[in-house]
Amino acid sequence: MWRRGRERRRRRAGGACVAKANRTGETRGDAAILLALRTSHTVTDLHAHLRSRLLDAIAGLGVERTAAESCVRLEPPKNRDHGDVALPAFQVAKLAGKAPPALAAELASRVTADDVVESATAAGPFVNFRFRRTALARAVLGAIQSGAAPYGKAAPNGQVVCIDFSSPNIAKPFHIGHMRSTTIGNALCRIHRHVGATVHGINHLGDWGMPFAKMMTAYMRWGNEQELHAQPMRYMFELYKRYGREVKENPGLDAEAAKHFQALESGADNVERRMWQLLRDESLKAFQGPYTRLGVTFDHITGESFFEDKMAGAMQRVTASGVLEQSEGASVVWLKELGIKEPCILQKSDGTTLYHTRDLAAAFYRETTFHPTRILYVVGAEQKLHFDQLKGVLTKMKEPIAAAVEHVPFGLVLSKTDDGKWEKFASRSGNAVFLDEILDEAVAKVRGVIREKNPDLLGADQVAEQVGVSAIVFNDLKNSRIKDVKFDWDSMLQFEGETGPYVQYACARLSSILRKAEAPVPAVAAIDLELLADAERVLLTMMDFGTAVQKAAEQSEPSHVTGHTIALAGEIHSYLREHYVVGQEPRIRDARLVLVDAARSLLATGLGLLGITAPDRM
RNA sequence: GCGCCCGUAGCUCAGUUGGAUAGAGCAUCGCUUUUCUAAAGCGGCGGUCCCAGGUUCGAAUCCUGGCGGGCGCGCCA
Repeated sequence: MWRRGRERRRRRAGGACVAKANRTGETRGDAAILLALRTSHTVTDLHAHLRSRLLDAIAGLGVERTAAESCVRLEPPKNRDHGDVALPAFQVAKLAGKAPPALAAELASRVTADDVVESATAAGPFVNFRFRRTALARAVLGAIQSGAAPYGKAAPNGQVVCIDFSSPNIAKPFHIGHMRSTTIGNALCRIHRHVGATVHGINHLGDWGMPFAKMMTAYMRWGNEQELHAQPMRYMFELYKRYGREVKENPGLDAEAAKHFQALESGADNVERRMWQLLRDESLKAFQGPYTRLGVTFDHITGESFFEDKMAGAMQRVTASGVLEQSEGASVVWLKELGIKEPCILQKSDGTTLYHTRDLAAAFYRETTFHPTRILYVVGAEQKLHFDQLKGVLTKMKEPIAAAVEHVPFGLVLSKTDDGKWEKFASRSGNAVFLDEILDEAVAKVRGVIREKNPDLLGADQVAEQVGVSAIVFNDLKNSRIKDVKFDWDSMLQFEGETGPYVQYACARLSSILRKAEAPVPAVAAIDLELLADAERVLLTMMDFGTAVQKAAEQSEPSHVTGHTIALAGEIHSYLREHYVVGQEPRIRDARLVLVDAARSLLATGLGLLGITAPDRM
């Protein structure tokens, strides 16, 4: 990482490759849905109910029910005016041996209105359905108000998910480049917990290996403890940069570092060991700052050093499996039969271990300790080969845990050059932008906006912190993670449109209404649901929440959740424009209070899944 | 050279395992504040979905071949 002036830090970076739905997650089985439906008195899952009705109708046409199951895919119509959900009838028509439009018409007539379904209309080869507005409101608002899944946390789903994220290199500044793994991993932890998984959030700290040895070497040559304690992060960054400069003049430094690493790996209680402890402690303390601000917590902080004494066992296991070979003095595993040309090196010719070895040991450890169904590695896309190799070695060893290993790649953070092109961030002249500085800048800007728009706000500094940090985090989670993040101060500090502050603002407005209503939020059962017929767009958007979260969990893609919060905030903003709450006659006010409260609650839940808090005022 | 990824409006991006007229935000041009926060809402403008073939009743989506950009490729992580 120090060579060629390029910064390569452990487990971060990115590239541009996609892991597009390359894994299948757990989806609720139809049987489970139908069971839930039968055992409850009020219909809370409108889609499941409709699906069941449709399958009955199709069976009535003489089509094999099991065959029909996979063909009944309800989807939102392109144009909302068509209906709430639609069934493209092409596949069912093929099964029934009829022309799609004819079949659509037949299905539309067979799915008669009931408590839930208001109408079924054929439109060419599509059947458009409309739910009764009261059923829609009752199902959605009732579930949100009672905290039922998917709006609230789901019952245990049997999955155990290890999420390896953040994993910064000790002895280096926590800068913008470390943010992506941290925010994405944090969101995935929260999302998986929400859908019922047992989650182990793991910080696989880079506290071992050559990069660390280089820092140690720099510190032993030029460091002093006072300065280290005074400003650990910055001071270590200075040492890091100095090593980078001096190694160009004196290439022998690398050999010195290698020697120190061997001494450290020997396990003896020596000066290297004490140095390691000191630098590790200081770094961890320093990392806590950004972690606290970002709302990040870990269940386990087991860095590479944690696996130091598990390396020999891992190597034995590989050897015993018979896949290990010698090549140019090193111990490697060839993976050509798995389509990977590059061998995976597990032990260098000097006997020391590598990144792969430690990840292998970690996989074994996690297997026996946690029994995970999935192990997610939230690491930049540029390390795809590494994880392909890791999974490859486990596969070749016929280890069942191989199936659980999933790389969750993400794109680079890019900065704009003077001539307007985008390039890899912070690679020039060792100039890193510290994450804290970015957060501070955003918070300061927010503070200014508050001064201007809401000068009397109490606790403005705390709110500014919440809103400023959300702008940065939200921006990071807004798009598909594989996309590069264009780091641009102007757009980063923009709080209008699809941003964190926009969603928070919707929450604040809703909270404000609840405060000023001078009436408590009634129970769903106590209001006249007919009065919410004008809120159908809001309600239909709310109903999409479960799908969004489920997809986010399955595809390791927090942006599905981010997108839903934007959509819901937009709908509620529009609704509020024309529908007042305060000052309305009690029956209308009460009905709208339930809606407003549910919207606020669901927005806060969505933001919470992203690690973002929602202030009541801003 | 080989492998992987990306390419949709001026910019940044959505587009659900192939489905109806390809959607948002920013920018730009208008409009909206005598009631709950204008960090908002409503409307206008803006498209060769990189190109060419193929599969299909139907392709931005799947396949093949190009073009452009990014990332990676034995003892770093």
